[in-house]
Amino acid sequence: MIRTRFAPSPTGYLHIGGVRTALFCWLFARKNKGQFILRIDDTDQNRNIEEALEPILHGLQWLGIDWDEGPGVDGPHTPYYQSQRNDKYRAAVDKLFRDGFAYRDFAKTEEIQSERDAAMKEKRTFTYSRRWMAETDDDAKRFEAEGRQGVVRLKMPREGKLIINDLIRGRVEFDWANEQDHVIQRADGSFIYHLANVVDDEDFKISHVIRAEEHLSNTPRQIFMIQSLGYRLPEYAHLPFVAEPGSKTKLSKRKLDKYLKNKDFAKLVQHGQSIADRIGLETTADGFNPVIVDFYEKVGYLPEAIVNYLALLGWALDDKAEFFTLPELVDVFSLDGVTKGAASFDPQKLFAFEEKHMLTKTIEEKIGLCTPFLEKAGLDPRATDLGKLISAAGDRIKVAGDILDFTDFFLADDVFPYDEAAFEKRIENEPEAKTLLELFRHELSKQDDFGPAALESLMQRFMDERKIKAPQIIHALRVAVTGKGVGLGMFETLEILGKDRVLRRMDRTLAKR
RNA sequence: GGCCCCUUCGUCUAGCGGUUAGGACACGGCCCUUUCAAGGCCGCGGCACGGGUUCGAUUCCCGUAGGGGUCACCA
Repeated sequence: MIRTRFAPSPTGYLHIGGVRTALFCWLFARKNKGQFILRIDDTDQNRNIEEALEPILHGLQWLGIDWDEGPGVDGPHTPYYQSQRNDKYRAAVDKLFRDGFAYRDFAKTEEIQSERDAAMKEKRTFTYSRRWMAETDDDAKRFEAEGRQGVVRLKMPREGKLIINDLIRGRVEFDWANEQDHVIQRADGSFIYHLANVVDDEDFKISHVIRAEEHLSNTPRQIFMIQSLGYRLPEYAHLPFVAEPGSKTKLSKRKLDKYLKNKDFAKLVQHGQSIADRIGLETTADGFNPVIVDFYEKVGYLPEAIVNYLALLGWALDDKAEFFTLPELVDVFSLDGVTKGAASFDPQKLFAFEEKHMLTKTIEEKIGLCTPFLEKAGLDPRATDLGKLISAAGDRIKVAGDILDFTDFFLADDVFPYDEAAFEKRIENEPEAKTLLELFRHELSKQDDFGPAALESLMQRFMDERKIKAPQIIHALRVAVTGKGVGLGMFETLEILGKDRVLRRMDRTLAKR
């Protein structure tokens, strides 16, 4: 049975790179009819775990990544919180200690650090001298009498090689002598992640450890523990990490300021910001950052677009296929397709996937997606025919929040601001514009059928009679009824507004100046 | 600095000894067109470098360079 796991820390946010890792773990499990487990790595945190966990669980759910065991669903290996598994870790440390694979150490942090500094200065690998290692209880007492505090360290081998056959990286070789006597239990008795990780993976019967590349150099010490404890070795697959836009440095949520200097990234944020502003969303909080998944949900991205984009960041099926839904990915996913190099986060490509996925949505689906945004913006979705509006907006709605670009139609009093540049260009500086508008207004006032087709033939007749071309009247008309130079299709716009409002708006425009 | 990893268009990638080095996003142009989108067509643009191995290297090996990760009583 293939079992993979994703092990987030309750930090309060779901990092886009973390999601990618979770997605690959999940896809691998689902593809192979295995199980996906969610474990909470909270060995170091102790406050507000539930609160800090909520956005993470929610984000995964939003994306369609479900788990067979873990918070909310529980399972046969409960608890799934590391903070509740101390008895297991204690037993493991005892065993390591008993079998001579760990020792009590009484070095002070500064002492270790100065040995480390010396090694670096001499350009050689740091190896702890074990000067404060307590080999006997007497040693321990003596150190304690000096006021020292003890930790438990791994007694790593000092010779030989370790060979890891990584599913993605292939054969990776480490010299044991370069590995360090890492702490596994702190002076206060609490346990370090690596120990907990190894114990839990064994306990949860994890068959494949799929994680980001930064853990590759942690692997030897973990394998040492696995071997020392007599556990069976899982398969390893170290994924390349998600990098900053235009760089190979690991993407970090703390470097928002830096990423904002990237034009495309800034555009992504600004677009989101404009939507956030209109729905009164607080954007100073940690979550409003494209590095964090919340961002996309808040402004109305489709989860399937995020998933599709992320799946292709460091994985490919072949030289053609790019568009995938989650079930399709489950069908074709394989670790063989994972690339080795870090993949830069590209806001433009993400947005392209969003567009493509939005294109597949029906009007009904889009109504469902857009309605919450209207409500959050304080607009009444029933104030107009939303289906017609969305249909007219067509593919201009890239994310659900974009519906707010077209909500001028909801303004009841027909008093809208004019885009002055458009007004000048299309009306003021067009000698015939006002006359034509006047004449066309007259035609419209006699028109009862305000359907797009009827309006179009009316317009056609109007143009034929006066021997004018569409641009001569349509641009002016658009500015006259919307105040803007760009917008939806003209006839759809007229239909949605309805006769009364169209005439009123034209009157207002004709009276301007 | 030690150890480890990585390196094909600007970006994501296909390639697994012989290809006009393919696709996608972006970019540029053209077409369509009532604006804006969308769509269609065309174009621009790449194997980091140096040695081998081989009849033949983007592909295999070794160096070099560059990039990155990691060296916590964080996870």
